[in-house]
This record gives sequence, C-alpha cells and structure tokens, in this order.
Amino acid sequence: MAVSQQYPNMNHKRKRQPDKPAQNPLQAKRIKLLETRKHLPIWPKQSAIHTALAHHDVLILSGETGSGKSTQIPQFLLDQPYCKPRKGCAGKIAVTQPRRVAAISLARRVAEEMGSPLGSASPGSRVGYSVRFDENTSPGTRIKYLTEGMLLQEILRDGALGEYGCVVVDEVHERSVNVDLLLGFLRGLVRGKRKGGLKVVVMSATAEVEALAKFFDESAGETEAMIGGEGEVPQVTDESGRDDDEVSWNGFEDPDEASQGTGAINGTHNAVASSPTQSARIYVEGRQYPVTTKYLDTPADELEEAALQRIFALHTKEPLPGDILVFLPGQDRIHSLQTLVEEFAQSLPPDIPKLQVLPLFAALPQNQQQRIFQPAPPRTRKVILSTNIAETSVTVPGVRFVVDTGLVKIKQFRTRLGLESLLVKPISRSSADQRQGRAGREAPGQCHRLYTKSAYDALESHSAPEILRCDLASALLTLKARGIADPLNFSFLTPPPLSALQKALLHLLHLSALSTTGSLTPTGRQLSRLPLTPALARVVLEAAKPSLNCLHPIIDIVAALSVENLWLNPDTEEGRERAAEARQALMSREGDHLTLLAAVRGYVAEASDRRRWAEAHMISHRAMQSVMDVRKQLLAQCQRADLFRHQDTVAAETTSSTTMELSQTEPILRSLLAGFAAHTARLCPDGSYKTFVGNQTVGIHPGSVLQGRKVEGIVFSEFVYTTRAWARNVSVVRLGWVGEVLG
DNA sequence: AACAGTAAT
Repeated sequence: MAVSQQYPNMNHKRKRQPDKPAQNPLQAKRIKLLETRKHLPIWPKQSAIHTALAHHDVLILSGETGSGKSTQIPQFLLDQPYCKPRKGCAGKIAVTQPRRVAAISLARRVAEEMGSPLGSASPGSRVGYSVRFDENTSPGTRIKYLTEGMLLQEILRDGALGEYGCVVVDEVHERSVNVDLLLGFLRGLVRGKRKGGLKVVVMSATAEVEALAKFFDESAGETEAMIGGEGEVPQVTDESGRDDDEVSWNGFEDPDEASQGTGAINGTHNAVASSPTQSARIYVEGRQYPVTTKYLDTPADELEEAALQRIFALHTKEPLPGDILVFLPGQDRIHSLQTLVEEFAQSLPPDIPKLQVLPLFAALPQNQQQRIFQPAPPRTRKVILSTNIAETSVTVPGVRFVVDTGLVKIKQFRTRLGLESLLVKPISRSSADQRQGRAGREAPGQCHRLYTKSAYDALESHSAPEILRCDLASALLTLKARGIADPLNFSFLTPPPLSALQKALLHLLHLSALSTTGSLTPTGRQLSRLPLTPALARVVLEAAKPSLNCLHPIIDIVAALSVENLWLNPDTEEGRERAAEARQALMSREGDHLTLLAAVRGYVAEASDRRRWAEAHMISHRAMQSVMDVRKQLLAQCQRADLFRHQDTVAAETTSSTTMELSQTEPILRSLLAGFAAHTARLCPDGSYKTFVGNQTVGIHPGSVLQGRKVEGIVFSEFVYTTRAWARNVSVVRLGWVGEVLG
C-alpha cells in the first residue's frame, strides 16, 4: 500500500510552530507528524497490540485502507523486548510489501515520523529499505521495509532470519506467490521455536483472518516445514495424473464470522492467555469517505455503450471538481471506449465543462502515465480509462466517481497444456469493493457498477491466489534451494493441486535442476541463485559452456525477455506502420531473440542520447532502462559464479553485431533450446505449426518478426492462449537441433 | 486480420 493511499489528508496545511530555540529540522518534522499519527485509527490499539504479542507469537491484524497500520505497527514494536538485540537474533523488524514503490515510500515516511535519516544517509539511521536494484540500509537500521522477494532472498542466506526479532507481512490479502511462500516459512520458524523467539504480524484486509488463523493455529500434523535438511522425496515420474487444471477455489469465510473467533481481541486489554502458538487477532477500522454504490437493473448488452452513457450522465449532472475513473479489462477496450467518449464529447453544448480522456495501463509510456497526476485545464473533467493498475498499484488523484465494468484479464497457467492463458473474467467481490473504494479517497464519492446487484452477489468472494494460477517450477525451486526437502508437503496456505506440483517437479528434472530422486543438483542450486525463471536461468548456464561460448549475448537476450513490453504498441494503423519502419534495422531473419539482441546492443552502443534512440526505434525507454539494470545484475552474478571462465570475452566485445550474428547465431539458438525444449514446433504440410511435445497447433504471435514466415522449426520462450494458442518471442531452429535436445 | 491484466528476485 503506497503511503499516499494511507494519508488522504497528508497535504493538509501545517500550523506554524511557535518560535523556539534552534531545533534539528528532522526532530521538528517528527514532532509535527506525531500529531497526525495520534489521529490514525490504529493509534488507540497500541496497548492491545503489545498485550497480544506479549502472549502470542503470531498476530493477525486486519484493517482496511487508511488505518495507518503499515507505518505505525513497526514503530509500536520497536521498543518491545522481542525487538532487542540478543543471542542468535539482532532484533530488527522486517516489513514486507508486494511492491517496490510501496516499500520505498513507506520507509521514507516512517523515517520522517521517527526523525531519523533514511537508509545509508547516516550510520545512525534507524529506518531503511531493500528492494531489487536498490538497497538503502545502514548499520543502525532497526526497521527495514523490503519486498517479499527480497526477504525470500534473505532466507537463502539465513534460513532462520536471525537478523529479525519480528517480521511484519503486509498486504497478505493480495496473495502473491511470494507471500504464500513466506507465510509457510514463517509458520515453520514460529512452530520450530526459532532460537531467540520470533514474532510474526500478518496484516490483511479483513476478509481472510479465519483462514490465516487456522493456518497458524492448526496442529502441525505430518506436514511441518523443515529448514536446513535435505531429505529424500518420492520418485519423480512422467505420469501427469488427473487433470485438475480447472481449480475452483472456495475463498475465505465471511468477514463477519471471521471477526468473532475464539482468540479475538477487540481493541482492549482482554488478551487470551492461551498457548503462544495460538495466534491473536485484532481488527482496526479504516478511514475512507462514504461511497454510494449503484447497479444496473438489467445486464448491459454492450459494456462500452453502458460505460459511455454512465460517463455522460455523471458529467452532465455532477458539478466539478470530481474526476471519473473507469475500470476496463485491457488496452483494446480502453482504446475503443476512448474513441467513443471523445466523439461524444464533441457534441456537448458549450455551456457544459469539457472532458479530457486519459488511458492508463502498465505498458503506456511513462510520460503519458504521468498525465493523470497533472491537473486538468480549467472547466475540464478528467476521465481515466484504466486497467486494474489503478486498483492497487497507482492511486489516481481527484477521483470521486468510479465506473466499474466488473471485468479483469487474468493469467492462468494450464498445467496440462504447459501454456498460460490470458482471459477476460468477472472480478471478485473483494476486487469490486477495492475498485469502489477508489471513489472515496478525497471526498464522498459514487461507484457505478455496470452489472446487476444479483450479479455482484454471485461473484466469487476473492480471486484465486496466484499460487493456484501460475507455473510452480520457480516456486518449487525456491523451496528446494531454501532447504525444504519435500516441497509437495510444504505448508501452503492454499495447497496447489498435486498434479500441478508434480508437473513442475518434472519440468525441474528436465532442466537438470533436480535429480531423479528429487534432490537439488549443483545445477539447480546455480539456477536458484539467478533472478530468472528456471528456464531462462538454464539458458544462461548453457551459454556459459565452452562449447557454446555465448554468455554475453545470451545475457542481453535474457535481460530483454525478463522485462515486459520492450516494443511500444501503437494504437493506430499509421503508428504501427511507423513502428515497423523504425524497427526495420534491428530485425533479424533468425527471429525475435536475435532482434532483441540487436535492440539491446544498439541501445548500449548509443553514446549520446539513449532516450532519443529508444523513441526513434519505437522502443520503451523505461523498459530498456530495466533491461540495463537486469543485464548489469546478471553480468555481476555470472562474474561472481565464475561463469565467464570459458568465455572468449575479447571476441564478444570487439566483434561488430553483424559479424557476431554469423558466428554466434547457432550457439545462441542452441542455448535457448536447453531451456525451452518443450516450447518447440515444426512446420506441417498445411502451413500450421505443431508442437513437438503434445502436438498442439500454435500460431506465431502477430507481434513476432517471424509472423507469416514458414520455417522448418521454431523455438519460443513464451506460450500463451488468448483467442488461440500463440508462440511469442520466436526463433528459427533446425529440426536436427530439436532432435538432439529432445533425445 | 490476428495481440500484450498486474506485480517481483
């Protein structure tokens, strides 16, 4: 949760302090902020929280937007006995966040509230943060905000997390894969009675406390998470078992029932002094303005049409100020609604304020995304057409009206087919409520749902946690590398189907990350250290072999593959033609991977103005900057792992890109095959491509440079199902090479 | 003509 989300009134006018002897400005700020802190809903709960953690190892804290929990809880805990340095434990506090920006902005805010410098600014700084590419801590750090992934990395170094006396896990209701893995590890540490003791605070929006309490409280039985031991697991076999791709998830209990559990503490001193393994619960209310919610009487035939009507009804009836935020499933429908609204806006009578339509989605170039933060021209209402990016990741200012189509695009991994599908689906009730809340951040608001009340009631209470929707190979490798001998019996908050776990183990076996007995191989250990999917990490290791000798170009390609949306996606026909022309010089006949390599090399070689180079090639400068970060990190890690020892570095650095293509194309494509042997297809007489493994028909994605080409074989690093099965990021391979890797 | 929800190591 971003700081700005928790402090709707953060920009209130500050009272001038009476004149005092010269004061440290950090302390002056701290004293001013203290007044604001005292008015947060969480403030009066401080003693209840202390009592709860004095008697329990686990506290489940539920509270909605505006309670102040993300900033205040760590400060409340700081002077408690379990946050004192002691034998086997440095007593620090870790606070995990699902997003980097949230970790950074919360750390910044808490440092201000504590009157402390931030991170490495001073050795005495008591607040820091740690996110990928940006570690900002000092020897004095007592409170560390970090992303979930960073804490998992710390578990790799120290399975007991001896640095911390308390771990606070925030935004658990979002149920990212990483938070689910962390909860399993933390449960193991608390139950395993870690040396020095460990307190865990799990923070969530209200609904799921019952399931969380059960997870931490239920007797361990036979499925304890074991850290530090590498044992035997059942034989990995090729039988895929029953097909349960279509997982239905029951969700959590009703919030009303959940708050009435046996261990509940309702904000007073009545802590239940039961076994410390029993978790405590505290509920804290949020702080939001009221939002009036309206439904359709009958389902809409055409959503864009219904949205258009609602937007114009609001615009003509409601006085300014008050912008409109519309939730749509994807870029295409945002664009079509934008066209409709802009056409209609031209027919508005001159006495009515103007409309400014602003699209918002992650792939949108940064400068266009920034437009939502700029004030509209006078007598103009903004209409923001957004994907679910505005649900949690971006807070749009000025919104008083939300229009919700009730749809979202969801990625689901299909275990049996080995592909991801990206499909438009109805949102969950909690998602609908989250969207509704976006209307009440600055003033009382309205939410207009473009579906009926009964449709809302029929929605799933929560969306399925990511761990039920993703390829589990990466998660299982994470578990194995952190000493979980038998990941099939790991304590998952929501255990994935056995068939999905087995399929992932098999994939890891094929990548030589696991042995046939299921133990982690030296290769598997190396793969787990790279910040890549197991398949891409395997490609990197393959390229480092002396026989292939192409680590430098493979790092460039892999870095580009692990970043989304390198190519800008114009929304007009003319734009698409311009883009094709701009990219002509980078295009490789060998496919998308060598085209990506040419793009990365071109950008690296550009000495004067890289932003202009990116714009001229219709490439996202922001994406390219992250490619540079990933590339740098991979180069450093490969250096540290001594993977460059067999590499001909002189040749890689001095050869021009064209010469390189001739000499290194084959080893590059062969390296890709080592990670993506199952993502290969051959050309059939009817002109279609069919996969070698599974014999499925697959189309070359319209965005590929190989689109429309007929070659004997292809390898692809992404396999997605949308309107049909598509191969994305595709390269040309010889049938003989595929035969070699498939045996 | 077809196509890309959102995070993260």
